[in-house]
Amino acid sequence: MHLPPRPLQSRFANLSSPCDTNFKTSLLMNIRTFLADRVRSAMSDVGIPNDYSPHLAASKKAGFGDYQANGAMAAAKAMKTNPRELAQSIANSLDLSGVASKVEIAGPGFINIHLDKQWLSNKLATSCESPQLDVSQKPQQQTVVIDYSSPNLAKEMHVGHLRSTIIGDAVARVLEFTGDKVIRQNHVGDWGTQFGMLIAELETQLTHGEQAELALKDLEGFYQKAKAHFDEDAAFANRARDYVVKLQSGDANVLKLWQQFKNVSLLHSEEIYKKLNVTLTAESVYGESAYNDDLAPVVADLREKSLVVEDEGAQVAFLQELADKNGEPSPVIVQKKDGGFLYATTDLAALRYRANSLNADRVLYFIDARQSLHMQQVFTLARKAEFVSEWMSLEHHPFGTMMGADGKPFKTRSGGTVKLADLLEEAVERAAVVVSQKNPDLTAEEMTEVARKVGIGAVKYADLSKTRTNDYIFNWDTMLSFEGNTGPYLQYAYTRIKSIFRKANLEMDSFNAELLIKMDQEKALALKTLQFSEVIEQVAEEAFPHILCTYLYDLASLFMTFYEACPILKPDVEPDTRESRLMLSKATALTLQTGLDLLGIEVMERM
RNA sequence: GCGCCCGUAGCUCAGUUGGAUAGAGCAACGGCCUUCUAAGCCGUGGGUCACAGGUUCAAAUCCUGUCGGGCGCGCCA
Repeated sequence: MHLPPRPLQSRFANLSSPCDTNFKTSLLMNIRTFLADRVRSAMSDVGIPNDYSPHLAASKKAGFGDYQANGAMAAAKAMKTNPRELAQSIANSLDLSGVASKVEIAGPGFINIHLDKQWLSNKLATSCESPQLDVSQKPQQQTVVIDYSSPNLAKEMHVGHLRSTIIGDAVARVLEFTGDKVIRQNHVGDWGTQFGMLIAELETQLTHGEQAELALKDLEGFYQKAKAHFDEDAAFANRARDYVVKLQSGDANVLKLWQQFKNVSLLHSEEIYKKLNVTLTAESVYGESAYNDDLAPVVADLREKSLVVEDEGAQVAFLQELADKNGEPSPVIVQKKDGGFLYATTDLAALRYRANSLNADRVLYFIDARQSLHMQQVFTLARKAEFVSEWMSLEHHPFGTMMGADGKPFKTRSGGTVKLADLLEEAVERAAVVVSQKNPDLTAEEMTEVARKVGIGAVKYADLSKTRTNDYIFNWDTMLSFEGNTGPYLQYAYTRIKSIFRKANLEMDSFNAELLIKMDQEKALALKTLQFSEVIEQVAEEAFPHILCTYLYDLASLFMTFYEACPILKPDVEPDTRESRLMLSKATALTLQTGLDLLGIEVMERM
């Protein structure tokens, strides 16, 4: 991932036209942005108003060049001129000397741009010099709060937490990579009535000489026991209810037990995060209980602003903004008639904290799609109450449910909830079986590491590679099949490149050579590699990691194609060509590694 | 009843926010290993983009309706 500094003779020195400013700036920004810039300026030369977009896109088919500008047609319609002629005049004033080898008009007015191979070589060389590849840092850093994972501490983490945890984590990594200040907020469920029951159970077991860590070793079992006691033992139930009250009033003993419970439960989560290679830590934890003191003030504030009224004894906000067709406003209860608060209240308090104390420019929520209405209500109310500034971006990034092969929510064979710990363990075991079949030569030590990285990577990649808004079907065989768009395929592509360097007795990280792109397969691979930054920008903006997955899969596929068509270490390959192809392989490996790292997936030297 | 999401190849999924002949991977079939890892590559077949209208140079994508599926909708989170 990190590229060590090396003595570098500037590549600009070799250029035929080193003074060309067009050329120099073109090396510093991503291709799409640069071309869009140029086309925009050409459009402006021809008298097209600036609010018309050049509509620049990577071309789908080889025959249509590398990029295409589609903006001429929309502009021509507005200007009532012939689109093909307009496209032609834009192309005429388009200055892409040294960048494009050909610009042509096609169809009703597409401007197809063919990039120059030499320019691509130079651009890729520049890109490889930075550990960021050619992903530019944002002009102004934003503070982004990301709310994800957020398990309930009363129970063990289960599959329901998987999607939020890994999708949120990937986006956190991507935003950090682009230069944003990312604040991870693990909004854990550490409050509520069930804690009275759990504390009562914990106390019972402690008085019987049990250690807290031991008693809570099986968190799920512990919960079941507490629940059973609560249902069957009236005295226990009363004690549990009493503890809820004591907890809320800040009773020192009960608080201590509560804290003990929390600590052990958090250790469970942290263990999962570590196994999952997720960047959440103890510092990310900021649970529901953190907002307890602000709940009453939130409600008081809303009342003062006349945003809530009393209705059937509860404090309710009626949001006209979310009214249905009949004009019925959407109700949000922020305080129950018994005085208790609800999760809407907590979310409002959290939003206020994130705006005022964390100074967030953006707040991203990775929460189940079923909570869309709730999120909308909270956002609307927070804005009306001016808990957040007008320009602060509040974004709910929903995701669908994880389904079993039968299309129903993913459960164990007996119909129970699947524990995340069990799922991950099974993933590693299954990976070990497949890997040992494919490569029996690995040492036991290597085998353990590879199985772990492949198994975990497969689970994460399978999830990350699907559009998150849809439900997704969990399938062991597909994700571990090692074929097609899977994590293992990408990891394999990486190890394949490492293997080339091993064979050549070269250190990849310090390897450096001139790029000479000649073959179509080389060009396609170089171009794809350079599009990394465009993809990262899009993921940072839209929070869809599957876009990065699709890109990495395309990249790996193009590498495989290149690898078949362009021999590297074979004896009859010219030294210049060999070096160049090694360099191209290196660029691919760095991009794969960086991209996978942004997804939270590890690579290995061999597999 | 109201609201949100979804419907693309036999299966699992993409489709750059309105662009060119709708793409991958599985599965099926046919090729490629004494040659850098065959966990791979190359090729073939497979489609009324749920349906019907509308908007325009251009619609899987936008608007309306219909059918079908999922999920939500004041005192859980």
